[in-house]
Amino acid sequence: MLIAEGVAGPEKGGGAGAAANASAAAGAGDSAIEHSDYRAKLSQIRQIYHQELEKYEQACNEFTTHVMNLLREQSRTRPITPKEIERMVQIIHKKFSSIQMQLKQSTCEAVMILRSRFLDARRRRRNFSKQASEILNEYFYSNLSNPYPSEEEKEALARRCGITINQVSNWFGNKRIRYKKNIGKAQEEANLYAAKKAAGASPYSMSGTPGPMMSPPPGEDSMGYGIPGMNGSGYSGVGQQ
DNA sequence: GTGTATGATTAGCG
DNA sequence: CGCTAATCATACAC
Repeated sequence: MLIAEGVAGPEKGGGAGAAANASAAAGAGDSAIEHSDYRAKLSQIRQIYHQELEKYEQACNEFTTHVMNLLREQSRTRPITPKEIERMVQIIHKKFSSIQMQLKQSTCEAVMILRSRFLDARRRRRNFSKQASEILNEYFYSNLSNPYPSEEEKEALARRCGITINQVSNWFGNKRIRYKKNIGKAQEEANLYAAKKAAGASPYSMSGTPGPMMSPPPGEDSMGYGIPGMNGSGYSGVGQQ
């Protein structure tokens, strides 16, 4: 209930955030999020939060006793009712709890920023593996006339590349745009892949193996291979759906 | 540090 | 809903 109550409100992602924070506050290992880096940072935040909290509590207690002592001393010169003392203590506690509230809030903010940073995949962009790029490019340039893989094909590509279907879609979206934007340059690539395809079928077939035997790119490029700007390319599944 | 490549997100279109 | 185009934010190369 520490952070959670502060977090529960302004979470844009839904309940997941509150849950993550709750589990973080409780110190339980959360299973939903698998980024160890994320967890490390989260626990760091939690640790700092608890440290600060403790510090404040300690300071509060110290301050309270200090004030009490002062009042006690004053009570020799003038009468001080217990009620007055209690009131003082209340005020102090109130002040400190409001400070703690602020701490809570800033911690919550930090957690949310952390979350958004890690949730926003843009910030964790990793290039696909060489093989994945090869596979995708091979498909793209083999189907230049219709570079729109069906769902089934996307799934197959995703499986082969070890990425998600969404990533495949993103990749093709980006590729199509960027190919169109710069056909001249992309033609080199097209040539290259056309040559590759012509040379050795598809040498990309392993799925999980970290192939150290990746054959190096062919030193000799194909002689003037006609650009398949519009080849009919017989290979396309053209899925049903 | 700067520039380019690239994966992901977003607005807008049909 | 999937696509395009623009844009963001990072990875990578120099």
